[in-house]
Amino acid sequence: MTTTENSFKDNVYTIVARIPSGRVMTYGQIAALAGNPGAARQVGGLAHFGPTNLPWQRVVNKNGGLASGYYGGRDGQSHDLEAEGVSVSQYQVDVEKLIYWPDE
DNA sequence: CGTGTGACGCGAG
DNA sequence: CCTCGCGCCACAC
Repeated sequence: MTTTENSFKDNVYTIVARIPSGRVMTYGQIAALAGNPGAARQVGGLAHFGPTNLPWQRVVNKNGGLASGYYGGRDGQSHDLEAEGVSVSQYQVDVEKLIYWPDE
């Protein structure tokens, strides 16, 4: 479908853009959904050079912690998340509750 | 194909 | 809090 199977990065951008508000995903999950479990590193790398119009603020690390190079820093990211209804504590979110899976 | 890069993940100190 | 090292993978040059 439209699948327009693009490169791994294109999949990542698509997945990130599909993350619903009030939810978060880990780099590892995005990488796995993109078709490469373990390429979490690349996910971050693409993010920095990718479109800033995507909800990267919903992208967190496995620990539920915010990323580092986000626009405005972790402060802006945490603020953005809270603005969506996500409770952020010490730059961390309730990964167990806010984590999002496309098949859930 | 080699090398560098990176918003990861984990461990160790 | 920090650095350091290893592994992992995709991408740009």
